[in-house]
Amino acid sequence: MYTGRLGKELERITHKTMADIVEIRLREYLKNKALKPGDALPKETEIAESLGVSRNVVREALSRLRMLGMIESRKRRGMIVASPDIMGSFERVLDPMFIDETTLQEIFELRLVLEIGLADLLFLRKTEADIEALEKIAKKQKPTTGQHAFRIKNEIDFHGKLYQMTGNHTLRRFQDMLLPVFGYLVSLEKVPIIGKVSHLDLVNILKDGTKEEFRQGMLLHLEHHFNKLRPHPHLPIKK
Amino acid sequence: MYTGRLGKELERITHKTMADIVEIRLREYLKNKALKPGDALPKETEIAESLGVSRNVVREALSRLRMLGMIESRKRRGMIVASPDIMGSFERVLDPMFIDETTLQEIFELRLVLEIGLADLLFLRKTEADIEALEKIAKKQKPTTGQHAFRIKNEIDFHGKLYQMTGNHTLRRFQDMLLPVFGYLVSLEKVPIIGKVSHLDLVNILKDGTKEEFRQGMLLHLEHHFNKLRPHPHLPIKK
DNA sequence: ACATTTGATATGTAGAACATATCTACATTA
DNA sequence: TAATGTAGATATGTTCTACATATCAAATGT
Repeated sequence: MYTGRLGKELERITHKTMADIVEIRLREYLKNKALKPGDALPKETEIAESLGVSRNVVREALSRLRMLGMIESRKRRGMIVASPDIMGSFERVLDPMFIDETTLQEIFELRLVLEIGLADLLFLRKTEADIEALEKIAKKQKPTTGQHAFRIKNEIDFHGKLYQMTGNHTLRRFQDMLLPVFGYLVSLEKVPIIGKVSHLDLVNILKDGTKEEFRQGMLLHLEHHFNKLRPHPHLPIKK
Repeated sequence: MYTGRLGKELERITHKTMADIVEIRLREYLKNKALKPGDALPKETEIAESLGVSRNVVREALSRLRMLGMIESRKRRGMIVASPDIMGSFERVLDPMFIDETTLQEIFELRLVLEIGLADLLFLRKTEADIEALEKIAKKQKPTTGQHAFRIKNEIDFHGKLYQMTGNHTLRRFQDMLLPVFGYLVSLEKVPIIGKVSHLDLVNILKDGTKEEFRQGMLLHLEHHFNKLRPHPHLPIKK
């Protein structure tokens, strides 16, 4: 049966380069030996010799791992295992915005999901000081302010503060990373849409409301975004 | 004021290597020229010459970008910009489990946040067929089954199916990536803890309940995990 | 005991050479 | 004429050698 798309049945034959293979082998090595941060690695020349490739190829592979922060190397001292910065590696590919449209949309949805799920952590870790700071940000925004750039910035400040208030640094950075995507999609809106629940409303709920109320409030705040979600978003794309 | 952590204030002095610099320059190049997937890049020798470094260094930098899927290169044809696989690059660093304890905990929280926020997408995109499949998975699990490994697998299957049902492929892969972390932390539990709301209960809510009910149900299902969250989790760690 | 010098060593960088795949163009054949 | 086969040209893939540079360790000098 011919489905009309050759792409899947006869997938592109990708020639694995030596550097690719060495990279994989090195990962296996780290894993199998259960090396922990601080442990030493063999010398470049030794690796090259035992794998039977040139030192150059080994260096290409090492360069990759080094970029991700999985290893560090100093002259004379050799190389050691390091603990990679999870989010750092993510930022590396999200920064340039050549992500395809479908993925952009999916990331946007991911952010909405996070925003709603935030409530529990928020109520667990909120402090007086944080709420006060949040209120300050919320009050800066006047509904009549027409300046688009300012609106965007304020929006980012407010929601960013929320993430920060969760006390989860990884989460905070994750959001930070997703911002450009969010900003990009929002910038497509010609007319700024204001939700039924304002930032100040959310602050008040945070003050003396419940988790459930907050979630409901956030849902209404983001209502116009949710309304735009399509039931079956990712059907085959026609060119 | 001394905050107790030296790490941030006096950051490690890192000697930027040539490959690092070239990598940065190449990223800038891609960004400034606003190159899109499919566009051609200069030849390795040209890059090397215009940057005034050896081809070797250029190749190390290119090797990194190639790993992330930002560029592709074929013999004779040269190099072209590609669209990187967002999640793919993430998996690369999450695979080996040398993530520090704090980050692990934060990722775990991130997963809980997602799990709660999932409801909206789920109710938007659920289908009869999916619910049926989900029910099948839920029924496989008998409360009396003591085999730990099976319990874990079933747990993964169920929650994985939920993510898949959102129709958001990126989200699905993200969860897939987080699984090892989740599995690791759950494996630390000596006695399997069963929530007040079972998988089957969740399926039933999905059938004829509301989003809010589902969220509440999921919250109860994961209750023991939420209960373990600490109010101020990320204070300076004592060694 | 302390400062200085002097190798030894592992990574960082450079340059040249060759291997390999593939595009282009041309020639061959049915 | 169209499909197939052959022959260069070219950009990436790989190897090798040599040297630069930082840094550890031991020897030396005061």
